[in-house]
Amino acid sequence: MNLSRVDLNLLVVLDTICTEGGITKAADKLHLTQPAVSHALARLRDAFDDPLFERQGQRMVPTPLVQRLIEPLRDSLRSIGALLNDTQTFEPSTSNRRFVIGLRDFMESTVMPPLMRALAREAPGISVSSVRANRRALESELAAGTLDLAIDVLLPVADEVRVRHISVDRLAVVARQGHPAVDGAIDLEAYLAQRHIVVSSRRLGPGLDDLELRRLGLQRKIALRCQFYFAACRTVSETDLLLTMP
DNA sequence: GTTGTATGAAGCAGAACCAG
DNA sequence: CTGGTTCTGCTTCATACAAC
Repeated sequence: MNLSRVDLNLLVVLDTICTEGGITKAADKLHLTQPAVSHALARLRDAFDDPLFERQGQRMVPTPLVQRLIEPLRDSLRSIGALLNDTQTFEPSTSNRRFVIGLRDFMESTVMPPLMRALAREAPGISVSSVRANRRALESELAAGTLDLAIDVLLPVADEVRVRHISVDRLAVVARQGHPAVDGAIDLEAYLAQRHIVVSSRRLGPGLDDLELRRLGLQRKIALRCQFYFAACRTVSETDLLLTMP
């Protein structure tokens, strides 16, 4: 195949069809019309002399050739993207960019004050939007560019996501003043005997502390699942429930 | 019937090429 | 440099076909 005869944009189309699993969804993603992507696929088929995708029900299933090529192709596209990004210099002092940062509510009050102080000093034109991060969508949001940055506990993520360890946080057990089971300190047995509040944006599933307890073969009783630490702390102050929080 | 893909026709815009 | 031609890729619109 003569590279000079191939429109490299078609490779982006190939990658998008493979990712989205269909022509119409790929067209939406690429801001093109369905026939435009279908025509692009026809050109790709001609260039590769292979059907590339075959229809199975509502999905376009990649042929063995695409399955073999797709990862090296994605690596190449990432390399080209990184190369192009390297040519665009970022100057914080003059930039007017808006950064979207995904983080949990309790981190907002910890992260934002020093961040905004630093920005006022070194990058006065930059603005920040802090949004609630959905852990399940974190990778896809970072990939799509709807999030520039996410701050969260260390999660297993794909190689495409750049991870930097920024700090270690300790967990604290919070109880109301005069709680009958807590006298300054609490041991594991007493901790497990109490009922707890878990703070999570998800409707179901264990919290990180529950996962850690499970790893030790232990389990605690959850009396309340709520969305925000502020509400959890208010509830703790008026009940005998315990809250484990950063 | 609905949804999704494939294809063709007609037309538009931009780039490349070439002759004058 | 300019204007005409050609090519490429896009669009919309229409339609056929396949799968569910």
